[in-house]
Amino acid sequence: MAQLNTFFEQFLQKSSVFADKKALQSAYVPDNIMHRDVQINQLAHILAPCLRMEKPSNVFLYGKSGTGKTLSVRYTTDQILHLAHKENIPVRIIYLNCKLKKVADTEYRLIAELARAFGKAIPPTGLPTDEVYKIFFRALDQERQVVLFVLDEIDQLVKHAGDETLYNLTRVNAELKNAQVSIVGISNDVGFSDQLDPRVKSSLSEEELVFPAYNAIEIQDILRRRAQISFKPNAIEDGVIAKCAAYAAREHGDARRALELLRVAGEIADRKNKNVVTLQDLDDAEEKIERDRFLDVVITQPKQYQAILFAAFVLWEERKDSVLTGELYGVYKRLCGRLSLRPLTQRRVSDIIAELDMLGILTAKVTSKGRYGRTREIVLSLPSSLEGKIKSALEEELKLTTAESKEHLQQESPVQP
DNA sequence: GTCAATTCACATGAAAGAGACCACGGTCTAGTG
DNA sequence: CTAGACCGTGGTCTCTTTCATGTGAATTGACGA
Repeated sequence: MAQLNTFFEQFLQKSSVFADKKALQSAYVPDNIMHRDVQINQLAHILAPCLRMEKPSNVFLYGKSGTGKTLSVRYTTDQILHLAHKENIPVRIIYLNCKLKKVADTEYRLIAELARAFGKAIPPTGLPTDEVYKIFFRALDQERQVVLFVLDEIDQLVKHAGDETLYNLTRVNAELKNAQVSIVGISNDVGFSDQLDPRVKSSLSEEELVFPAYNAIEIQDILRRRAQISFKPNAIEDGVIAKCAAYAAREHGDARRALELLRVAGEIADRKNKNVVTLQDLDDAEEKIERDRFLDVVITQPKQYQAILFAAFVLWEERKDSVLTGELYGVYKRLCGRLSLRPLTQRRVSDIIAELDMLGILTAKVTSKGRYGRTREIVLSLPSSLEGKIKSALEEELKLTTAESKEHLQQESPVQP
C-alpha cells in the first residue's frame, strides 16, 4: 500500500499538459459556438415565441453526429431559460436522449420519462401505457406554461417504438387547456424523415434545420479554441491540431471525435510524463480510441452475439474472404454445441448479423448470387492490427481455450471441397 | 443469340410466445391496544 | 384494528421462434434469327 501512497503523491505533484480538461469533455457548452451562427440564429428565431407564451413551431434538426446539433440546442435553450427565469416567464425545457437504453427507447419509457421530468414518480414497468399518458397530461396541464421537449436521437425512438408515439405527442396540444407543447427533434440520420408517417412528418417538421459536417478548417478552429482553454500554453506540438482535425474531417467531420482524440492524446502524453503533446501521442491516441471502442463493444455483447462474432472470426481467419450467412450459421451451430449454448434459429442469427453490422464490427452486404441464392457477404471491418486482440478477448469471454477453437477449425475445414 | 421463366438461399416481415419484471387490489395473518 | 405478507391479475419489455412472403440475378430452356 505504501507504494500506492507514493504513487498518489507523485500523481498530485506531477505536472500535466492540461490546464483544465473540462473544455474537451462532450458535455461542455462553450459561451461561443463557432461556425454554427446561422443555425443557432434560425433556431433562436423559431423558438423565440415561447418567451411570449406562444407555441413555437416544432423543429427538426438533422446532421451527422458531432456536427454540433445537441450543442446548439443546449446553448439556445440555455439562453431562453436564462431570460425566462429573469423575466419570470413559465417556460420549461425538457431534454431527453432517446438513444440511451432503458431511458426513452419505447413509448412507455418516453412518456414515463417526460412525466418524471414533472416530478411524477412512474414505475419502470407495470402500469398500462395510457395510464402513464394520463398522469403525464395531468402533470403537464397543471399550470399555464410553454413546454419544449427536446428529443435527441429521435430516430432511435422511431426505430424501436414506431412513429405512433410521435404522432401522439404532436397531438398533445389538442388535449391541453393550460400548457402548450413544442417538440424539437434531433436526428443523426438525414434520411430519417422519409421513414415517417406523412401525418407525423408534416406536423413534426414545421421547421427544419440542417447541420452540415464541419470541414477540416472549421474543426481546426474549434480545436484551437478548446485547446487554448484546456491545455497549458505551448503544451501542444506544432501540427498536432492540424493532424487531429484532418483525422476527424476524414471521418465525416465529427468534431466530437476530434476533441476526444485530442484529449486522449493529452492523457497519453501525461502518462508518459511529458509536457508536450507530440504527433506520436496523437497517433497512439488514435489507436487507443479505436481499440477501446471495438473492445468495449465486443465484450459488452451478449453471449449469443459473441458466439456469432467468434464464428465469423474463425471463418474470416481461415478464408480472408467474405463469409456467407449459411456458412457462418453452420460454424456457429457447431460452436454452440461446444459451448453448450442453445443455438438460435437462422432467422434470429440473421438479425444479429445485421445488428453487428450496425455496431460497425463487421460489414454485411446483401448480395444476390443469382442461381445460388441471396445472402449476406460478411466481412470483418476491424483494423487488422486489432484482430488478434479482439479474437483473444472473445475467446476469454466465451471461456474457450485456444485448443478448442483450433479443434473446431479442423472440423470445419473438410466441409468445403 | 435473346428473352422470359425458374430457382436458389437466404432476407425481410409479422405475429405471437416465453420469461422476467412490476403495480395494484384483495385476502390472509400476526401483532398491537 | 391495522400493518405487513402473500396471492392473482394484468401490464410492459426483451429476446426469440414460427410462419409467411419477398427478392436479385445466374441459369435454364424455349424461341426466333
